[in-house]
Amino acid sequence: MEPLRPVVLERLIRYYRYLGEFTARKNVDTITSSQLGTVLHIDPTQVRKDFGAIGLMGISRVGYEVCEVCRAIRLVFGFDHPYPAVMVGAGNLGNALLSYPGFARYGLRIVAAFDNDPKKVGTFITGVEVQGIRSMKPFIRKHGIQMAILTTPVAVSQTIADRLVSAGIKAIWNFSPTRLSVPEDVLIRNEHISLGLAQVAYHLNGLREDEPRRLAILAQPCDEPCNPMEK
Amino acid sequence: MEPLRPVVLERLIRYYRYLGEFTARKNVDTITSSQLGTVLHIDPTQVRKDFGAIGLMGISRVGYEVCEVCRAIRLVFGFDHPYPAVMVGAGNLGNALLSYPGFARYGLRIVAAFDNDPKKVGTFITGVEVQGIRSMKPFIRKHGIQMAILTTPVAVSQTIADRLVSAGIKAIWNFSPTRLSVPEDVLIRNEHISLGLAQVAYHLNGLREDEPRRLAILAQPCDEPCNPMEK
DNA sequence: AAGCATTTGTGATTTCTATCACGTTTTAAG
DNA sequence: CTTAAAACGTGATAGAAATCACAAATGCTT
Ligand SMILES: NC(=O)c1ccc[n+]([C@@H]2O[C@H](COP(=O)([O-])OP(=O)(O)OC[C@H]3O[C@@H](n4cnc5c(N)ncnc54)[C@H](O)[C@@H]3O)[C@@H](O)[C@H]2O)c1
Ligand SMILES: NC(=O)c1ccc[n+]([C@@H]2O[C@H](COP(=O)([O-])OP(=O)(O)OC[C@H]3O[C@@H](n4cnc5c(N)ncnc54)[C@H](O)[C@@H]3O)[C@@H](O)[C@H]2O)c1
Repeated sequence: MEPLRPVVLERLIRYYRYLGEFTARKNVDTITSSQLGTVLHIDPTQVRKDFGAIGLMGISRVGYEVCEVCRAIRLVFGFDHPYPAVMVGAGNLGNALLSYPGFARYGLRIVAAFDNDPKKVGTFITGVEVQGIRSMKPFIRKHGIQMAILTTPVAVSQTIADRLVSAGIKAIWNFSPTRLSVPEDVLIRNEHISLGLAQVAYHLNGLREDEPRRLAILAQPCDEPCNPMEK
Repeated sequence: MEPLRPVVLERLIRYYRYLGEFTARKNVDTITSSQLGTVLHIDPTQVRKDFGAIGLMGISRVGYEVCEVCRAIRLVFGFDHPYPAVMVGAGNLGNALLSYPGFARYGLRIVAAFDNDPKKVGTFITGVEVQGIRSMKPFIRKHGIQMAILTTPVAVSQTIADRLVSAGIKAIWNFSPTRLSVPEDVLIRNEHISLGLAQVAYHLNGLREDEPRRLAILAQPCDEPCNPMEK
């Protein structure tokens, strides 16, 4: 089977998430593509195509077995084959992610955290000890960890990423708002949260049809740093 | 001007973010579409089209003025016209977001936080007082707030969303992994973090071409809850 | 048992997005 | 001054993604 496109993976997760709530509420064990489509605002044809892409067969006049769908999705993503990961940067965001139990459902198991702040080293966050950054590479090597979660300041993220790669990491879930350069065989998934904020900002008070306003502002001379950097 | 498509907004933010780092490092005040394209892995033509879409004109043989580009983007998104927002749910994630200064760059100003946990009410998080959930509606009304950030457990998010809408909120930046139902004129931007995790999981140990394994697993009877819900 | 309504699965079509190709403009060098 | 190289702007083209349209299958009703 050829790899599934990201846009398909995204919809599969939406189905999966909804079916979790669905089965919790209703007492039904099948669902039709139109039902799913209606509630998720996805074309029913699309739902069927997506299900077809992961080998699911529906039943005419009935729909799909919820349980079978969920299991197929878990299988496709490998959620039932948990993978260990390390967290780098035990700051505000790192803490929040570490203490969130919801990720276990997607197979994630955070087995260690690393930080270079002496005040943080040695503390425990929901059962995970924060270790010094020096221990990172040996730990990853020793346990054959493939995945890292990166929540360090932008300034050091690339350096850390290089070290992660040299330690053998194959996938980085990156929360720092910067683009990391890594070898081709390493997957970077950027979780650039402020991007979502920007879309909201555009909706709330972005420009629409008042050209004059823009031109007026752009005409002003550009005194200084127009674009303060995110850290 | 017709509204910009989300995919364009996303690229604009990527340009904006890179230019922030770029100007911090280099001492140049212009950049070409190919330079930007190379570093961000975007086709140069695409860069020019995007810039054209927000009314930017480049200079042949020279490129675009970095400062002008940044200001145009700030203008399009309205980053220089800050908007107040309230945070609902001052838990782990809410705390992290509240204490993150980086959002100010995108015009966001979090002016209040609300929670229903008596232990949290009255505490301060980076200068913002956590208030009881009862105060939410009057506060939003009184100050004419349009935006809310939602970091409550899934179980209560819809209820809170309803209350936010009835208080006059026009945009919700939602971090709880559920789909909210709101009137058409209210914008929901979902930041479903675990979606990114799923993509990493797929890369690391998702199915590729071993059909037999899937079929074997799917053939098993479906004893019980195949899909535990995210909270 | 027959007929009808509903739902799946998929080829055809449309719509949206990204890339190509090329004319035009501008700078720099000979 | 002329010419060449580099960059922009944009119409044409290719490629992806979503939607449509309809045959085939199935369950329900009478
Ligand atoms: N907090 C948020 O809500 C939020 C939102 C969007 C993006 N981010 C991004 O996430 C990252 C972390 O944000 P945060 O709010 O948690 O910041 P933070 O300062 O609270 O945490 C950063 C942590 O990284 C550690 N660190 C710094 N240098 C290090 C090094 N060389 N090696 C190991 N650890 C090091 C620090 O000790 C600190 O604990 C930043 O890049 C930020 O831009 C955060
Ligand atoms: N922490 C993470 O890393 C993370 C990651 C992905 C998604 N999320 C989602 O973000 C949300 C919050 O996560 P969290 O880790 O901060 O959880 P949390 O339990 O730490 O915080 C939730 C907060 O909401 C408050 N709350 C509960 N019911 C409320 C109500 N009716 N009115 C007002 N406040 C109420 C609680 O008192 C608590 O402070 C959840 O939906 C979670 O699924 C969190």
